[in-house]
Amino acid sequence: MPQVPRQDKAPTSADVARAAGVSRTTVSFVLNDVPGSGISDATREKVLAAVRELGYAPNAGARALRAGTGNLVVYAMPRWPLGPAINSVIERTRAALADRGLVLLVHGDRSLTGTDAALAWAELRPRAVIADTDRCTAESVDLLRRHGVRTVVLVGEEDVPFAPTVRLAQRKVGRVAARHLLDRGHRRIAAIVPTGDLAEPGELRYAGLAAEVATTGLAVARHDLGFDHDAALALARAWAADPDGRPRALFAYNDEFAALMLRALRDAGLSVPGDIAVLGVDDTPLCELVQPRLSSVALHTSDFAEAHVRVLLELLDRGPHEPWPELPENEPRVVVRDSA
Amino acid sequence: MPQVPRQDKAPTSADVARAAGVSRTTVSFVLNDVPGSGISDATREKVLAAVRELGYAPNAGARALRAGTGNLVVYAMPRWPLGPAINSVIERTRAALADRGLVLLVHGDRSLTGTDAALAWAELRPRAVIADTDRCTAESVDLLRRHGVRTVVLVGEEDVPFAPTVRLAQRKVGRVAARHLLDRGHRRIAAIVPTGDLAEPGELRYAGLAAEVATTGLAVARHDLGFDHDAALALARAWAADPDGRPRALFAYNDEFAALMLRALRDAGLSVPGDIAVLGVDDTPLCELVQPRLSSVALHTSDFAEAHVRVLLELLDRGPHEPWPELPENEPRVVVRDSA
DNA sequence: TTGTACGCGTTATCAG
DNA sequence: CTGATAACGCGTACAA
Repeated sequence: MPQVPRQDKAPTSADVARAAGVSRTTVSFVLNDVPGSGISDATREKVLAAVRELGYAPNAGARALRAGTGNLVVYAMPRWPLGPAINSVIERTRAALADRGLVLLVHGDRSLTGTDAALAWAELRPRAVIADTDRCTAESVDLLRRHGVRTVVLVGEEDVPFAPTVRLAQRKVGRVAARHLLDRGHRRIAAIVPTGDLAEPGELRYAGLAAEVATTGLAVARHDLGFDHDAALALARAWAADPDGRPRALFAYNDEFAALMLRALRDAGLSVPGDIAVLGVDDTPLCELVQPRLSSVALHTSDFAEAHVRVLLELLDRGPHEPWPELPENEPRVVVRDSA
Repeated sequence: MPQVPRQDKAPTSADVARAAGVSRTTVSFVLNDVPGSGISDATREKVLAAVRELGYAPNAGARALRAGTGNLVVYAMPRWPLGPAINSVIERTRAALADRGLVLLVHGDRSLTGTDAALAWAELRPRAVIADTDRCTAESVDLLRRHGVRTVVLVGEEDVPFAPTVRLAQRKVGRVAARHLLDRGHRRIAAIVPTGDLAEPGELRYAGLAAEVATTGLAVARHDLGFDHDAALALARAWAADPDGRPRALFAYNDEFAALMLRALRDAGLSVPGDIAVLGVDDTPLCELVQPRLSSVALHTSDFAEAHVRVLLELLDRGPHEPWPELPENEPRVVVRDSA
């Protein structure tokens, strides 16, 4: 146990000054490495020792109050699960920001939208905010700007005119999938659209697929499905019972749904890819583990995380009112294995 | 576009007062719903209108500075991935805290430990901190307390004497798995211990398994493995080539590793559970998707999240120096399917 | 209801 | 290097 006196109030820079036998000014100079101030190594060491002794941590709020802005960056949790990508995006962003002395805080509230969300983030007076486009209107962004947020980066399907957007286009995923299936000669194509949490991105991926398929004059059979083996099995059995109505290729929303369908199709006596081809999305490790191995549209989330961070850092350097450069967009590609 | 004048400084409560034609005191009374102050509905409405008009968001830092404590709760990202559990734990915690007007922020820095970590969290002067035991010493906790953090909840393997701990015991997972396999008559048991990020929890799960098995006088064959198909296949082939040395039951670190081994075993010509039983951990949807369907030790993370939140809320009401009650512990159970 | 005045912890300025 | 002073935005005690 540390031998410091028990006190119920946090130590202040004044406490540090007293303990070190110097002035508060000196403490501030040492802690902020102020260049022009001739602080001897001896006093500097005394101050740092006192800091350690007291367990002093500068009050971020007071500091931000004084400086007009702090070193917080708010990362608003995307409303729909980005899948495995999210962890690596957050971690890389955090590391990059830490290099600049900025602290990344993930703001978990997914229920807030528009100005409500912006107000919640603005309370923290962050230096930058990263959020998804569909929770931010022009008004939200303006609100943030007025609260001193210098950088706003949005992530989402659409490029919006009022803030830089890193595009993670879901429709494009559907289009790429469609192109792949069409190029392989498939003409009877079906799609799984998940219900529940994933409904929104499911809608987008489906829309992209359907749009691309439509350019050839064909249509897509749409099947809304929860993540449920029985429902999947019912669908597979219906296909097994009706060879003429059965699709020859299936775009599952992601690898998990694809694996679910793989299982159901096999249980219904259909073979993959013989009777029906199956295509997943995300290129997760799961692809290699199922039988047959699953072809999948890779989002290249690693590249995406990289781009994300690069953009953020570049934007941090620009002023809040300068125009922003062209931003990168995801480039989904199909990783071909056995199933499609 | 909002018609408010463009200004580069955030609106303050004084601005709101001016816009509403009232005093700053009144604004504060309205915004904080101060009971004793007789504010007419008319003025209240005027104030709220001005708030909306200006897009006013109270400065959390200043507020906390004045009040001595804010409404932030820091959730320090666990150092090892908790798997799918983490999202639900965070979301439930956030919702429960939001009901009390507290804001949950996930502090993503996994690299900090001990007092360094505590200092980083303390800068925000949060009301409560949730962190993992292995990053917190008695000194860290003391540090937080001295910085006005009223509640510290730890999550981890061990119960520690200096703070309430919600136990998510990994060794216990291994023990339960061992008991299951032993009860089924297995005597030649092997275990996969993952390398990389998951090495630490892997070590713990293995330790629990080995300890339980040791009580019967038997030993466990340990195999360190990355998540890599080739390595898994090599292991499976070695077992296929040596029937006498082959284990009859395999404890894989989690469902993903179990699925990986399932795949490798099949590729090596071994049957599951005929030649070798396989047991995963986490009871993920994956279990139903692989062939044969995977038996798995369920952590009951949903119950765990519930308990986690309940504990946190109860502790928030207690004073920082009161003793804490007995805390719940995870109760892993085996969900038996086809593989073991 | 209003205005005034203070202090929370920090940094900055400026004359010793 | 010190010491005094001011300001950031907010909440509140107090007297009107």
